[in-house]
Amino acid sequence: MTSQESRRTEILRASAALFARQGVASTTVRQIAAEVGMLSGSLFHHFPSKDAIVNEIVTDYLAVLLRSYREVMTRDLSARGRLEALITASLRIAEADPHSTMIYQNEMSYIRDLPQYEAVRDAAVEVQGTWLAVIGAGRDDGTFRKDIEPGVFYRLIRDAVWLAVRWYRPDGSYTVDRLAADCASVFLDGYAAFDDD
Amino acid sequence: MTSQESRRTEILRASAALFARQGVASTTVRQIAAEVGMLSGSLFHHFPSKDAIVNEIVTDYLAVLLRSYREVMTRDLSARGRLEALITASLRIAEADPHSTMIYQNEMSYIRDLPQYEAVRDAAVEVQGTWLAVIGAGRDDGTFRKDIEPGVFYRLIRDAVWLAVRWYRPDGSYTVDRLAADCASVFLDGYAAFDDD
DNA sequence: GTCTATAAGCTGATAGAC
DNA sequence: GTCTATCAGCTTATAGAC
Repeated sequence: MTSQESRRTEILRASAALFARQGVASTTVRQIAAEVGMLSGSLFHHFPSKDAIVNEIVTDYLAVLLRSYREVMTRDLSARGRLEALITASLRIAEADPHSTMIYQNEMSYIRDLPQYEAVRDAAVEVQGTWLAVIGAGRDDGTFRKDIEPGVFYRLIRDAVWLAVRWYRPDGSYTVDRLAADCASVFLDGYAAFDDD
Repeated sequence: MTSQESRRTEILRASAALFARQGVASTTVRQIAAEVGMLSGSLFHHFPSKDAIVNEIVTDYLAVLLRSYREVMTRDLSARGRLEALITASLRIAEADPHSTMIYQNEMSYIRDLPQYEAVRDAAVEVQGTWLAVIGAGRDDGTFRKDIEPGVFYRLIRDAVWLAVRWYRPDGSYTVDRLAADCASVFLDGYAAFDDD
């Protein structure tokens, strides 16, 4: 079992890297097989289809993401603290698994046509619900503005945060936690100079 | 000439819609041909290759975008006014041509491999340069914060603005200009409630 | 668990009739 | 300018030897 599991994991890892770099549709099973040192036919001993590989990458990814969001929601935090925690959690996951993050962000049209899309959709609904619950709570207690639709704010911050996976590269002098802090500060306080500057 | 031009335009429009919806790699020349009511072989009377269609869509799109950005830069505006104008111009273009916008935002890995990528890259450099010049000017004159890297702020606002094309749908009660105003307000003033609320 | 060999179908693109 | 017919190559996936 152990060697089979590790071979499966190797395939998932290599596939995710290729899918992220050149897109799922443009990646062939021959490329994946070559990357792990086998021929394409042998891949089908480990996975029933190419789509099954995509599905497992996305499903595993969303499970990790949801576990992290749920943990944030158990903490005793203010609305602002929660929003900052969601940003930090998201960016840490993007840093830890950039390939899966890119696949999930860039290949929704491919994912939507997978046979097991239902489970993905359920997870996506919970992810979105988490953000909206935090934004709604802050709006209700006066922390956040009421003149901007929560749905609009959610989409702005979601896209800015998740697409950081396209450009952010871990760097000793600019850590992911620093990026998260900057991100939270821009979205909550704004980029305009403070009055006391 | 006129009928040939309009046929070319039909093909470009149908291709852009398909490319935006299902991705370039997953769209076949047979689908494009069927959409405009011809057989796939006939397409090659109008374009030498599928990639030539992609290239023309992206090149035309960037030409329109650059013309709009250049016009903004001729206006007499403050740094904040310029940034707002860039956001408005971008969102209006995304509204007017959502398919090309989505292709440019989602298919960079495909575009990067096109033979005529040089021209695209040159335009992309000018686009980024415009945003960074406006941000830099506002930073120098004290309008914008100095404790956050301009490059970080640029990427956050770029991704939030351009990915609106994925979710924004024109609506009488929420116009693109209103979205632009909300976007500018969130990024410059922040989503935290104002003190005088 | 991997390889060989191959099926069955789709892909972008071409040549020539009309 | 479009259609017919087709090519050569590539795709995912399968069956059976080792």
